Amino acid sequence: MLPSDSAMQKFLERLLSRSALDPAEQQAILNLPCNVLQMRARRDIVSPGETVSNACLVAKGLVARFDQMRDGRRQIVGFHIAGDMCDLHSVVAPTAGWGISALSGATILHVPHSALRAIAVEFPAIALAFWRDSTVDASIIAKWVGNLGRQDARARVAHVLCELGIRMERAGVAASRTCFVLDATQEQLADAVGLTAVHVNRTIQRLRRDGLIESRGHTVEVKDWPALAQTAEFDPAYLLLDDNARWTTQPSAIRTHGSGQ
Amino acid sequence: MLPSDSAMQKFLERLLSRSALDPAEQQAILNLPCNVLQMRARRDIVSPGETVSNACLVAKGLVARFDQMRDGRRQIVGFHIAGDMCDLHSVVAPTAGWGISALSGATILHVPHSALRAIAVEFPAIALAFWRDSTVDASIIAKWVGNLGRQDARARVAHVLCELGIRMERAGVAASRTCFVLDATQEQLADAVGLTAVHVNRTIQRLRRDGLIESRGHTVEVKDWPALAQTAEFDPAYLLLDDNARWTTQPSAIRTHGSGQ
DNA sequence: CGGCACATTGACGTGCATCAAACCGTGTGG
DNA sequence: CCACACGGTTTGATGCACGTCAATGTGCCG
Repeated sequence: MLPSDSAMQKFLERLLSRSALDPAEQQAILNLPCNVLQMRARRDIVSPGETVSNACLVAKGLVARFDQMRDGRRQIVGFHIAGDMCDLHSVVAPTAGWGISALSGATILHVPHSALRAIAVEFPAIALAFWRDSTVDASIIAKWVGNLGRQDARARVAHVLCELGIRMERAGVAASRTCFVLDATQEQLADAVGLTAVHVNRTIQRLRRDGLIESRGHTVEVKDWPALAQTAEFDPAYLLLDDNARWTTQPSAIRTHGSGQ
Repeated sequence: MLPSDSAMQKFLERLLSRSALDPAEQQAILNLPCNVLQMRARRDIVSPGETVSNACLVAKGLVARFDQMRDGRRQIVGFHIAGDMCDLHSVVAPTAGWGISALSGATILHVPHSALRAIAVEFPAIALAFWRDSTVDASIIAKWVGNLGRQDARARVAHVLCELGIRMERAGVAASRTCFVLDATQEQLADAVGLTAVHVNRTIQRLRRDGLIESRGHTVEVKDWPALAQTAEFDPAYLLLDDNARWTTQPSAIRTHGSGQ
């Protein structure tokens, strides 16, 4: 199996974890054309403001979407791991202000917008699956707004660790949420949580001293998940990974509770 | 014309400003069923964590999506004005962690998910238009992350003012970006920019003293737009309102530049 | 062994939070 | 027509979380 096939398979699994697709639809995903791209650490994959005609599927490594200020300072807006199509939304919005950067060495698959759009038009279920997948990313970003706006340094760092633990476990990138490789420098982490590298350092040390985590090199080990989740006010609902909420194109039969109507 | 018709018309116009739809598709939007709902100021339209089966179209008033912390403190994640379907994404993600609240008195149309999903499945162009519309909201939220993480109080407040000015002008809610009604208290504004009401107050006073804005009651008048945009580092690109970027379902003929392939 | 990127530590400054009081406009009831 | 209450704005005093700057430590790689 080619590495590109395996990555597309992971992307399909990510979609299937939230949307039901029939065999033909699944095959359409797997048949997507792509170019493999090797990125060194700290290289920008997409520059801020660029108009792109491909989406980027992460096959390996840690990738971040970021916003850049006039003075060059960066704010990371989201992390992406293997199996994430990190700018799937670029299919419907190819010119945006953000950039995408490889934090670690990374393997990227470029998938043409035209191909993605073609299968979205041909298969309504795929269009909804893409929309839903984009919505998950948006939900994560929304949670980050709350994290940045209303939480202190300790909670912010804890929250990012919880999120990445869960997501890596889910994607099969890490064995468990309590032990994973976080291939980012403290400066990059600082760019994600809206702090300085110095303060992130002190915050991590405090989490270590309090027995919540340990870390050697880039490996993070969560020693006390409940406590970490507690200080982060972490509730995984926003990641939309509840298997019971998996959807077909006509979900009215599945869940009909709620307030309205 | 019923008020509900006029609101649906505004929603259609918002979609059309970014996506081309043929007459049948436009009619499908206008035929969407809905219930009118009057909300008093400070009432929650959707509670955090609720599962909904209707999307909320804002017909009048100012509405906010928010995240809530354990201690009850809130972080507003986005503002919505007339013509915005403020939780269109709920069609593909009906259970989410956030809530929606009316900041001012507001008129809301409840549109059943089932109806929205039905026309998205029937008309691929509508599915893409919905996805694109959601992406605009996501892009705004992403910009807020940068705003909260890397800008000081002055820039944050200025940025929100610029954004709302442009959006209200665009939606026909305000005559111009430099003069609009912002029906929110300073405390609500504080919840949006991640500050306290006291500090927002002092920040606004500074913007006034520096001659960037004036405000009487809830009316904001921008006296020096370039200066305000400058301090906010405001670049409207993220709002995706460039008319040249308006899209059909098969846009390959329209723009094919960019980096990839 | 030297160089380099990153982690760590310390001293000091500041932007914003916090708390508390006064002020102001508006609606309400006597 | 005044007394009052109430939500919102404004002001001041004080404290702390985090930023800034600068030095030192540490592991990795050539």
